Amino acid sequence: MARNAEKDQISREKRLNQILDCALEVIALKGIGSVSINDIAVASKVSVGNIYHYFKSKDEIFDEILRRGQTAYGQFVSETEALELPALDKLSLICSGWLSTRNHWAHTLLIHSARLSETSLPSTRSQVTERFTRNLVPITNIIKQGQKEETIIDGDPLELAFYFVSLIQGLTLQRMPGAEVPAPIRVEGVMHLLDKRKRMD
Amino acid sequence: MARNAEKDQISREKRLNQILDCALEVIALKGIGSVSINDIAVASKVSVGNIYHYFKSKDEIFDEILRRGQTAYGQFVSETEALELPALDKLSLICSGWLSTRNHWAHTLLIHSARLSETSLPSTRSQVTERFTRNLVPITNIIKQGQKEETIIDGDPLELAFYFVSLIQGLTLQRMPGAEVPAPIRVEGVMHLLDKRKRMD
Amino acid sequence: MARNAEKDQISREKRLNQILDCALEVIALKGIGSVSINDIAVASKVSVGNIYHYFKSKDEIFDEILRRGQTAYGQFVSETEALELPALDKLSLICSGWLSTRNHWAHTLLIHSARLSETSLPSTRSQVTERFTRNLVPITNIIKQGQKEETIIDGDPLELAFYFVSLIQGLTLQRMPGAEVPAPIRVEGVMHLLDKRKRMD
Amino acid sequence: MARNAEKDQISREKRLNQILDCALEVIALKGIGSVSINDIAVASKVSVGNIYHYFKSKDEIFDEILRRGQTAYGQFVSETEALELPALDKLSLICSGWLSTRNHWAHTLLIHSARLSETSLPSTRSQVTERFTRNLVPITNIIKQGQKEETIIDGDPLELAFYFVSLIQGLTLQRMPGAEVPAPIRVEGVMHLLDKRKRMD
DNA sequence: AATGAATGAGTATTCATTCAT
DNA sequence: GATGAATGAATACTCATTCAT
Repeated sequence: MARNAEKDQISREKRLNQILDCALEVIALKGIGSVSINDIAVASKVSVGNIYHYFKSKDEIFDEILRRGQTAYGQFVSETEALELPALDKLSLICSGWLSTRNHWAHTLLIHSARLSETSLPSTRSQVTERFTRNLVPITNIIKQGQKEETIIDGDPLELAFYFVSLIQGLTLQRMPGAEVPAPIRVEGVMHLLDKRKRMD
Repeated sequence: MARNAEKDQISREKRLNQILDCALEVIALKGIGSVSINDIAVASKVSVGNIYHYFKSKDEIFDEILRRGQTAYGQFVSETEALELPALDKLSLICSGWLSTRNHWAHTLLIHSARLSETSLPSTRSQVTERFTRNLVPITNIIKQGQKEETIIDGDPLELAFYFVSLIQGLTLQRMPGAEVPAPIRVEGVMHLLDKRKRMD
Repeated sequence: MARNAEKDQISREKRLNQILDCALEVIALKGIGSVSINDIAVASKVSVGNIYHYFKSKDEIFDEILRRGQTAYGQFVSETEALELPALDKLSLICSGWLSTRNHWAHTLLIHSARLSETSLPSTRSQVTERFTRNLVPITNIIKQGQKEETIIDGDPLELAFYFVSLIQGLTLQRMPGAEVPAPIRVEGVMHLLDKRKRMD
Repeated sequence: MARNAEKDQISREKRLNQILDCALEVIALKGIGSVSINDIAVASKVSVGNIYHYFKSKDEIFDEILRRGQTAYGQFVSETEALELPALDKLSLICSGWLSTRNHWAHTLLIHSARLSETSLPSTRSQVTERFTRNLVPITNIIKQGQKEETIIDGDPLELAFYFVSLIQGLTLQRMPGAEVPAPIRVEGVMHLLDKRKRMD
């Protein structure tokens, strides 16, 4: 063994991140449908062949980006739920966090593409949907809290959570570069839709 | 001259519709990314070569589907605006019309794909966005009406219209076949978010 | 219909033969392992893309060559069995027919490759073996006839037929270009092995 | 100097054998066409890079396997020739030795592949054929002996030897896994073809 | 010597578009 | 207009070989 196993592991991890980060960047730039392995190779400065050292296929790259994205988002949402804050503030944090983060629409696209494409394995699709559903739970809980605090409008909390997330995703898709719809997207505006108190003015 | 120009024109129009309708059908079935000209040819029972008598390119087909879809939707929204009804009822009509119509998510996908893909001409993209923006106007007007009637929550009407449409589109994307998120989508639920009176219960 | 369906069918058949014949030629020249679709395209003067108009995959081409080869051989063997001749003469005909026909070793290679390669579908493999086995029957019958005529040595006729064919195939493989083993291959020599009368000299 | 050159040499020899043995194993398992350097590396537990310390190229590995196989077979045949036995018994030994040894069909395949493939150097091909021809000599001698003993049928001894080996190789190829032709392969059956006495029954 | 990451040329296959009939 | 054969560029993936450590 002339090599250092630990160092190898670290450099492997680095390369993985390098490829995934650059791939996401390229997807964000060119759209998922027209990203080729070559694009990813060029962007990440890793040779085409070497990419296949780290990933079995292009789809595996997409899957992994998705998995990481959804997992990170899930963690963020869970942590936010656990904060000692009014429900509306928690949702505001989530909303602004999502809308302000660059590349979130690339993730959103990936989610929808993965669910859609005939080619992606059924296992991929069901995993994406499962993670999506799981990530709905903390938001549902926050909405329950808000309803107790009488700051969030009535209704099935799961349904409201679903609408909340769908709205944010819908807005995210509108933010695609080159699609400048001349209408504002503001966190307070979105929160307003759920805010019970505002209605009594 | 056994042929007459008018008849030719009619038959041409029929063929166009035949191709476009079937193309949309196939997109709805297979997803936009994996629809080939051959798929469209088979589905519409028009030979591959003949399709190019009616359309310059595959992209032109997509553009035309989009144009027709957005135009039809714009007309529907305008007509709904003109009805003698409370604002909330108008929005309900629009919402249920959209959510109940099969293939609307194929349209939604097309809109987002068109805006996105590098390959699609800038002209296509700007036209799509322009039509989208124009179709926002009647909804904005309905919301203004609702605010006067004190049935719709306060806020910039254009912004609210934008949220309304984005939410509906976001929900539409969730309805993709094979993406069964276990949460309900109900017209009244959506309307609830805009309903001012509900807040005072 | 501006086209002539019958003519289309004929030209299709021509192209199929053209591709298959040239493919066999190239296999005979370069060996099955190193024949690319491009080689076949160049040899048959059909564009790469167009080859896929006629065949689903490279393997399908190989399968079809094999099928035709084995079928033709089977017919030849059956017809030979039906002749009004002494058994030894029939076997001589078969032996010389096989050994004198150019490209037979390419077929032999294909048979063995098909049986072997991991990639070829199990169905392919079993079909090849099944046709091989079926083609053994007429030879077995001829050997039975010869044993009745007391011109062919004793023993299980099927086993002898199997040896006869294996020997011919083995010799065929030795005839590969560039493998000039300095030993003769003669029909009478092969027949000698089965000839009962010769032993009593 | 803790290391000693002799020990190194032994270890080098061991590694060589390790690689060659495992490579043959893999060829026998996967077929020659689909064996990659990586397969060999995994099977022999030697890293890809390290294999290139021992062999200049993949082809050199194949060449060496062949050389060793043919040399070992040549030795076996020579030793058998030298035994004090009737000719028929000697041939029986050779026949059963070949047919009973696992992996012999992998060798046979290698022989034919080497002779065949355009890629293999002409030098390789001529060496293979030369060794093949040389190995024919002892068998030719045994046949001469048998003809003197009046137990083997008449005919050019070299020609008969060639047929004998070709038959055995042909039968070997039929024994490929997954090619179960429902016909027996028996040493006595094969010997029967050469046995002069049997004919007089 | 030993490792496995890196490279890049090569391969089968797809598909929008054109063309001859 | 209508057909489907023909084209060739593009793409994902493989693999023998080299290189840095």
